Amino acid sequence: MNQECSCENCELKELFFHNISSNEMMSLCNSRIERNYEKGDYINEQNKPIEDFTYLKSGLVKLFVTNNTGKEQILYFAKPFDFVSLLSVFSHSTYSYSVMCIEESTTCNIPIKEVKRLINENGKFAMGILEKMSTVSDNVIKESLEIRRRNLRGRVAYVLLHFADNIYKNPSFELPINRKEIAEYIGMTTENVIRALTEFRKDGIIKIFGKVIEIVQYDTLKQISEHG
Amino acid sequence: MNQECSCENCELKELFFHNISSNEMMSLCNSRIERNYEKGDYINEQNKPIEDFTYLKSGLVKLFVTNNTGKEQILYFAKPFDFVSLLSVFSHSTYSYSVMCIEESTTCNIPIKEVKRLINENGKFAMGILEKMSTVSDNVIKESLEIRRRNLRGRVAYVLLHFADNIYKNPSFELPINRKEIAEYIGMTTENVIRALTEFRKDGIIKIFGKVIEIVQYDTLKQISEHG
DNA sequence: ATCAGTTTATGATATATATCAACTTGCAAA
DNA sequence: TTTGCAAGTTGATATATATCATAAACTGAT
Repeated sequence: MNQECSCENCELKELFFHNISSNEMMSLCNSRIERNYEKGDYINEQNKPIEDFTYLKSGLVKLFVTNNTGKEQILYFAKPFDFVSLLSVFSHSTYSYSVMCIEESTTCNIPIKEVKRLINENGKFAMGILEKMSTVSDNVIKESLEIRRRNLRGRVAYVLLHFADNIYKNPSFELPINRKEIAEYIGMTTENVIRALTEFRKDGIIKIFGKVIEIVQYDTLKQISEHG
Repeated sequence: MNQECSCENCELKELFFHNISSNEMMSLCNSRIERNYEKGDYINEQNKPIEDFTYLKSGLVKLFVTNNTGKEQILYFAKPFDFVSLLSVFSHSTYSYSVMCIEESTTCNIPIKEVKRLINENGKFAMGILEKMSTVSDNVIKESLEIRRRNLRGRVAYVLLHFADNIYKNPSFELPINRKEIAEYIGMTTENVIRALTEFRKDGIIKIFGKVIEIVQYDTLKQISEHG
């Protein structure tokens, strides 16, 4: 009965499930489901019941809320190794935020009950989850403060650098979102986001080919991000 | 050897330490320290090492960051039963945020090592901490989104209602912070916060006696908070 | 290839907010 | 009491951002 769990080779295993026994691993493995999503698909939807503990294996997603005026506010972009359905999972029975793919993505889903059971039984596992959750929420909060203290130009610069440095690790990249979504993320209007981008382009700081952005003068953009 | 732990009668015990044995309780009790703070005292300081797990027994505190331009941004007001040194405790070795008393306060401090040890040993305890942490970070994030989508008047109205409804549970209350701090919380200038308050006063929506605020037309203020 | 709808872009103008300056009030220390 | 400093207030003005209108560019479906 020396069964192999397909999770054994999962690169995320180390990250999430260190400190669990092979029995526990087996149990999780049996109840997990992998799901594929296209750009634009909802992974989680605000106010819907939380059923799974979801993590991102590949792709890119946005977390956002739809407020009662119908407008969307983006609070975070998550890439693999970030938790996805982590915020509010342990305090609410429904999702506080929607999660939508902005690139083709794959998730691994485990019934939240299973995860909770394991936490209750295994403190070391719980500690790993605590650390991850602390990291994610800290990042979300810190990012919102960083954005809040900047003006339009600084915010747009910040977003571009965020994608270049943290998401794609490359000064040129294809934006996975449109101008409106940038606006929803930084709390400005679409028109003004476009104007800032155009300004940067005219100043030779960036090049724009539709959704493809190339950061030409990295240091100048950094400067703008830091000091407006 | 039927020792009594003074924590036995602590009203916070139920909240934080359900599901731990009396032995574990005893151990925590022996390592805990209670501290008193005056208004203006730092409980935790940004970038200083995290040594204790701190919770607020009484009083009121503000969480804030000092950014590299020297300006302060307030991210949350915490009252008893909220965790205080919860954010970033499990992901960083130093505080990401400062915590300062805005009213005379008492904290109970437990060495963070002790808490971590207990989490590792006791999954049920860990689950309680996870739930609390999820609640707090969810609140911080949700609040920042709520503030972000409002204009000046809406933000000021929101803050007043926040103190009346959530903190003091009374339509008239003494503001524990000055106008500048309101501004740091809602991301506007002090002058404009004052102007909004004056406007509300002139419209008969609130009364102002220095730091004492009395909400006269609650529904109107609510309206302003919702729709600018 | 054409059409319709969305996204991107630009300009003119209105509105909201910040900045600067001056002044008042409150408060605590000498 | 006086003094000095921080907090609160108000007005004038500058600046930043939103709104509205229009149009070009792009995209997907027929």
